[in-house]
Amino acid sequence: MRETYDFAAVEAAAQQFWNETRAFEVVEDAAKPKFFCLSMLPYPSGALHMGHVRNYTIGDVISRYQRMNGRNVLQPMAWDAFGLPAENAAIKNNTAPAKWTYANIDHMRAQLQAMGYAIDWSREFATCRPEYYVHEQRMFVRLFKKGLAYRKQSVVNWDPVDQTVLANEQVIDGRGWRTGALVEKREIPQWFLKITDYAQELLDGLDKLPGWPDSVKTMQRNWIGRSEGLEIEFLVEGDRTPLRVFTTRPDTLMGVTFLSIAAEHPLAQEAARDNPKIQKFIDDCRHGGTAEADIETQEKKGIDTGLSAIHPVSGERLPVWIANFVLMGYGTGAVMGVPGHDERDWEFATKYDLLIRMVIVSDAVRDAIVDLGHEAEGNQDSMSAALGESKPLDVVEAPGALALLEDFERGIIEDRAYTEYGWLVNSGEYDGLDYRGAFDALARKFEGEGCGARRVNFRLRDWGVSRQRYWGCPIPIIYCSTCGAVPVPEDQLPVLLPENVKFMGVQSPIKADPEWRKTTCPQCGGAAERETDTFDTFMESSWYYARYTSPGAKDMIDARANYWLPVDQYVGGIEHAILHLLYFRFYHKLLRDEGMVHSDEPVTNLLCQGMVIAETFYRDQADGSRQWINPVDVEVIRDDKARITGAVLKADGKPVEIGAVEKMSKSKNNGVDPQTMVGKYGADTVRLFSMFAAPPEMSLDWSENGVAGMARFLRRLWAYSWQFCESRNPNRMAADLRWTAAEADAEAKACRRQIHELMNQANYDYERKQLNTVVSAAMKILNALDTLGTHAATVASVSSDVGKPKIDGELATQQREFVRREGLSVLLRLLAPVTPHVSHRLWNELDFGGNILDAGWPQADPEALKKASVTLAVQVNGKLRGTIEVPVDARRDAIEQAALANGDVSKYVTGTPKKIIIVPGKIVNIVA
RNA sequence: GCCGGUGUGGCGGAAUUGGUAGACGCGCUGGACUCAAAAUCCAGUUCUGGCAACAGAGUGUGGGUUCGAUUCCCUCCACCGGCACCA
Repeated sequence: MRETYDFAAVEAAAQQFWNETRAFEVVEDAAKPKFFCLSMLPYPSGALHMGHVRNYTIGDVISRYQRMNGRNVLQPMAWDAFGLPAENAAIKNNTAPAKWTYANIDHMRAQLQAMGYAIDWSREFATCRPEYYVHEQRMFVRLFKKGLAYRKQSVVNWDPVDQTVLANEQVIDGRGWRTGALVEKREIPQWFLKITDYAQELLDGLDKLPGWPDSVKTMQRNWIGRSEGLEIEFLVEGDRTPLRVFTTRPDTLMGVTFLSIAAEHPLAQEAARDNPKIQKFIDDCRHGGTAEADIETQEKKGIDTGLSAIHPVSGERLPVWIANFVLMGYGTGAVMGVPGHDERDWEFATKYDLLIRMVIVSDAVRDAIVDLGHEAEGNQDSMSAALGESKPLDVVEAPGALALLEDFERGIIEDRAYTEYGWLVNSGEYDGLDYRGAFDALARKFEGEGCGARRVNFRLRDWGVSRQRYWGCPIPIIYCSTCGAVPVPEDQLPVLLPENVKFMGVQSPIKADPEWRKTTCPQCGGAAERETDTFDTFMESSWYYARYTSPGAKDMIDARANYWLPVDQYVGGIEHAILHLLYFRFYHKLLRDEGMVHSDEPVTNLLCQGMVIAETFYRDQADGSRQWINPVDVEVIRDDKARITGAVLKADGKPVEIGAVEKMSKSKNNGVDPQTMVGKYGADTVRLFSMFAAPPEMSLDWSENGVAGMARFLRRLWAYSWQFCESRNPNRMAADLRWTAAEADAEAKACRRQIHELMNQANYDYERKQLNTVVSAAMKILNALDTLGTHAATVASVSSDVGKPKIDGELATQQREFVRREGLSVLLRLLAPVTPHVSHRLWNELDFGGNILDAGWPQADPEALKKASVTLAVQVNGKLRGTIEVPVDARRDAIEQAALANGDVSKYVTGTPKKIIIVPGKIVNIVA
């Protein structure tokens, strides 16, 4: 009995079947190869958005594909439940963060389940539960005892009105987002994890991750930022503590004309003591946020301290400046200024009229100097005189060399710093050395004198894990006036975060509550106070993957972890390329060093999906503000060539302005609610569109017309399958068909080959995770099946079969039915990972037997792919002029002859061709 | 500012990795069906010139390598992601 496609019923029934059979609950099975497919866990923000749908559909497609290929697949889900938005909601709505969070989780879980993801829900957890974070606290205590966790002063954004620390996100144009007050930098003590101890290993490990995108590996490499250089000591006049600076360019040392120090540097503080101007400058440096982008883009400013440092080679007195771009927290808080050979120093020196000295020149300039001024070595004036008016040819021809030489002659650098490597000049005994030579010579000198050393420096900084917020995991430390910072003993863990709290203003309830912090010192038993800061939420998301493997484990994880780990496939947004993924890798190494896991890296294959974007529409309001209108409420107007000419609001039919295509967001009101779409089209259609509209790594442009197109395809698939069900003849199901050349029906054979070729393409694309072309292959298969037995099929059939006899009667009918049946079984299995519900139903309806989840993956039949002839494109001088049909085994001369004999080709070839290039199976290019 | 990425018809994208640019889908145009509309089906659809056959141009810009470049190299432009307390 034929049915219409009722997606809601189909999806409910399939989901019920999976639930009842516990289809996705897995246990360790040594007999089967495992596959751990992990998607980044969601923050329970309130409702599922399209970004989630995309992320989890990609993960689900990969999971289901791997399962159909015989793997024991674990696909889990959890909630990254601590975080700032819960506190904001609490302040806004007067609800406790816990209550808000749990309600969101319940709602979003139901939304995820409606998508039909093959998730093992028995392993679900929320990171805000004590049974989860107790392990995190325990781990922190262990790291503390190992010396991998420590406390130091560190800079935060301070809102002077709210008297609170702000996240970078909460600083807008240097002001607090709620108060509008100018934000200040403030130093407070905070906890850090020594990720820098693992910097080299984190860097080296990237080379062992072939399954990670190069872009992510490059970003991580640059973030870790390993550099080799020299740490050099500059004495400061007046018997003060010497300044230590690190430089990767010791070859430019003789070009140092000043030193810069951070505003918080002790020397700066000293200089300000009786100088109000310097004090004011230092105070001004406190304004603005701590974000690197802000610091790097702000105007470079400085002030002279009046102090002098001594150049370690020349003994020259160098002015010491305070500069707003030097940061106390990173490195030594002091840098050497080489304006001749550093872009930023050049700008600074030009602005403040500091000396610019040229000490490095290019190859061409050096050659000129050596040739013409050898005897005048080291003497600027006589060398310039020796060069005179005549410029050597090398210099004139080499790009930029002439300007450089002229600068050299004048002894100034006019337009910009010369930052390339080159040869030393004006450097006394180091003249004529190159970078390496100068590096080694200076390193030996300073190491000998004890005022400098070779050093490897990392840009990577230790991980600050303290947050001055309530809704996070409490840091398990007790402060005792006699014993200092003492970790909470193991048997007193977890330190519980109270969930039933009231927000008074913006203050953390556990900081506001005088009772919560009161405790006794575990060491001396005296009165003591708890740490009221909580952990960075990256702490929870750094080990959640491991917890999935060991539900209910007494410790963080147990032996089961080593069956499942490392993760075989990780799927998540590219915005996590650096921070999350670096902490994640670091934490895995911490787990390894605790003996909990045996692998070095947590993830073998990484896929970073792009954003979901959509058109924006708006109306300018009378008060100058912009009213953003959701795309769902807008109708786009096009001309008869399909170009967009405008848009109107469906409600009033009046025009709206068209904005940019942007990431779906609340602020632009261009978010499309997945639940609405699922209600209207079904989960399979939404999943299908998410996979089809763009390759996983690229941004996905949401289009409801596109979604409607996917619904159309599924309806066609449904109708075709039912039609086949009705028309098939059970007596024709024998598989021992004769497919010999003489007896094969040309159309059936061509169609079968097309299907097997498409199957090959789809399998290739599944392996490389280009899922949009998997869907397109499936559509092509349905198109091919649809035209089998119609006039169009003869046209579409591949040329090599055209001349073959067309057989009639029972055998041809049998063959066509065989191709249809086989084609459908291939098509349903190719689609099963993407549209699991409809595939499940049709698989059963067509009696293919068993459960499609375990039906095995289709492989192309080499017999079906065999061809007698191929079509070659023929070019003349690289321009396509015609095509020829040749037997697959045609010899070179036969191909040449056929190409030249072709009428479309020959009219462009006059005389004997100079050269004929033949690429087998593809192209012939005649160079005339 | 620094690091990473992207750029192809009206739109999303494809091109099995140097070999017939525009597959597949959307949109649009025309037709069939219908009293009509929707749905469905059929045909067409890169641009320019031409009734057509056909010719020329064409993958962000400018250059280079090659018999041949969307693909490799250099330059520039635009947009997106990250920048350590959003997650």
